[in-house]
Amino acid sequence: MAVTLKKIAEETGLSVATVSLAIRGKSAGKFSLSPETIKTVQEAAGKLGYRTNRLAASLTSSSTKMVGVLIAALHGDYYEKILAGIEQEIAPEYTPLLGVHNYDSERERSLLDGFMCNRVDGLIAAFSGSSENIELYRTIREVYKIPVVLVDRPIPGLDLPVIRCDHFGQAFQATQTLLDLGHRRIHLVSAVGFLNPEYHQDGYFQAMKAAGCREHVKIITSPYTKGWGKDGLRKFAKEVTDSWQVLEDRATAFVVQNDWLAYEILAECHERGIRVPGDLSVMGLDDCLPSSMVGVELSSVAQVPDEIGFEAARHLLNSINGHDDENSDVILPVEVKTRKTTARI
Amino acid sequence: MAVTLKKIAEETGLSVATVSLAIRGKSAGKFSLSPETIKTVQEAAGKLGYRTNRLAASLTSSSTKMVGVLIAALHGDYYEKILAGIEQEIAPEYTPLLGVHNYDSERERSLLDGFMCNRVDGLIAAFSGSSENIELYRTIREVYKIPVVLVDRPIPGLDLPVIRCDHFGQAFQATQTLLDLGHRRIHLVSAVGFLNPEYHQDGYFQAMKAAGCREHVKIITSPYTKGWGKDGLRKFAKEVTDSWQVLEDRATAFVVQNDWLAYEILAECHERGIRVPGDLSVMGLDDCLPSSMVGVELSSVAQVPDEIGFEAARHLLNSINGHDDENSDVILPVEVKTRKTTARI
DNA sequence: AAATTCTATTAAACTGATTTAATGACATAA
DNA sequence: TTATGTCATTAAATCAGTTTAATAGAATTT
Repeated sequence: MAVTLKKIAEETGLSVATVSLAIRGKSAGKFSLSPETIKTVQEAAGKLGYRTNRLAASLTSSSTKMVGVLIAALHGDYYEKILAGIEQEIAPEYTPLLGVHNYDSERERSLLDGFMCNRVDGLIAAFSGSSENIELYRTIREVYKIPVVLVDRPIPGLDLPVIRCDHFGQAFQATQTLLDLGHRRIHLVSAVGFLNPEYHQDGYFQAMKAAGCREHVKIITSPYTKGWGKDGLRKFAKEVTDSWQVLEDRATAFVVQNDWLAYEILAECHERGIRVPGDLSVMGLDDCLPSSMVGVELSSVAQVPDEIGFEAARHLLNSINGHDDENSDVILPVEVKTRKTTARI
Repeated sequence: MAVTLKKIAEETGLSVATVSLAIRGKSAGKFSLSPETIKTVQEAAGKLGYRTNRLAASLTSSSTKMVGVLIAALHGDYYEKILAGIEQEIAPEYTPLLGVHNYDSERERSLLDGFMCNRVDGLIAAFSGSSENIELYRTIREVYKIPVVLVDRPIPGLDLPVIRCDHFGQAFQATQTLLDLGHRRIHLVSAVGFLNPEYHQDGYFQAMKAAGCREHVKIITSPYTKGWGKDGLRKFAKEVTDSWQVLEDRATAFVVQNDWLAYEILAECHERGIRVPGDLSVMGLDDCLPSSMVGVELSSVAQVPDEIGFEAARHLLNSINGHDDENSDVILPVEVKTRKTTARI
């Protein structure tokens, strides 16, 4: 069905070996082909619409020109941008194989298995966090010798490069900004299922401690660990607002670990007539796309997911090409965006 | 480096053929293997961490279990959701190869070429619209016999199934909704680079005509065809608002072909003190994610991109498996979401 | 006991490329 | 004239599987 080297060989009366060399212009060095032969072959290839069967080529060359990209989710715009950054950087020389695990460790495993079966040249992965798969990552790296670059979070026990934004800095700067506005009772609204809660908690904690607000530190954590759909967020936002309203010495500001959750809190406040930022300042932590919109204008801490994707891809391509000098992590800077949900107390 | 059948054969003292059959459980029918052999082989495979080299397997089976996914862009949440729908449906049996053409025909060509080199089992594509590549699509379908499913828009001259939402209905219903609210001078804000302007214009036109508002039909079109970044949208929104303000018999409502452009128009109105919906009703046409948010609440016409992805994937899988009964288009219904930017005049 | 059938296994051909080593045809040098 | 060296080309091995056809041995039938 598809055109093969053999067909071109028959067509031109040359051998398969010659055709192979001629098509890839490999006449230099050890081997030489007459210009005439090269022309004949390339014309025939063009006319027949020949396209290398990369599967076959990969069998001998031990390079598939495919890269596995395993991301956590595909809603919101965070991973979308990471993905865009990766695709931009590696295509068209490399082809990304896409997998989305949605924090399901079984899915993660089978997607990684698939990548290995396809013998990808490299892997960019957002680790789901499930410890059952750590050994699999180790196998990929150490047995299959596939270069791996992680985004967002490290894998405990494995020394793999991680590309992420400065999560510590996000929380630290957000908290600091609120402190600078005169707030003292600042609470961190967090959740187990969110990304890197440790870094965020650490940044918040450090900033509060440095300001001497240690006694006001409070981390509001949700028991929900999975299925953060719109409904889950809404429910959590309700609970947060409920408990805030009944308290005597209310927090004057929230640092919310996730902009989407922050939106729900804003909506909840709106419904109950709680004025933001009059009664309560709200600061998000990841500057999702809608945050900057008229009508929303959530103060947040901007990160650059497309840069994460870009850096991860660059890092990986270097590894694939043997430039293993850069085995280190990359932590990308963040920037506070003060909009209309935060104010001086 | 990687474990091969040969290695397992050596380990177990059996032949490569036996090992191949045993691993895939192909002892039924013509061939039979003793349960003992099967057990031996599978244990050895497990212990050595064997993973089929799908490249090699694909060479003979002429099925790669890979599907090319060519999308137009990766910002906003439209294609992201399509992609999510596709991935959900086809993984993990099939692996999506991702390509983003950004309406660049050269890029589109090289990505399609790559897919063909990888001998994908099928292709889901958002056609860029550049006529230079039509022949390539024809080759893919007719020479390489690769099943193709299109999303969003058809390719002129090729009879390929298209999965899209009801673009005509979007514009028709949006216009009708405004007409029902008493509006008569309704303008369509459109742009060449946007998706399927013909359908949208048609829907708008028909609704206006049916209501006898033919003399008020006005399509405001931008000369920009590419690079619709935030800046381009902003600039266009400014122009639209400018020309609206100086007019004597202003439109009382806009149907805006793209929610992102609608947001910019809202922002522009906000700045100039034009009240929406008091002075002007604004209706979007694709219900992007932020449209429903508190503070934005743009009236729009909801579509279901994840359904598009899902349907496209289902359609493609059917084609791959030879169930070619469904060669028809799928047009998914849309739904008017009346929020706070439209009102009775 | 010979012929037949069945069972378990495998040698060998094949997929479509790449690469190594060999070959034959010339031209040049001894 | 023979030996040496280029130059262009190709046969053959290889990659890691799948599949067909063959084979050897045991079990069953006649």
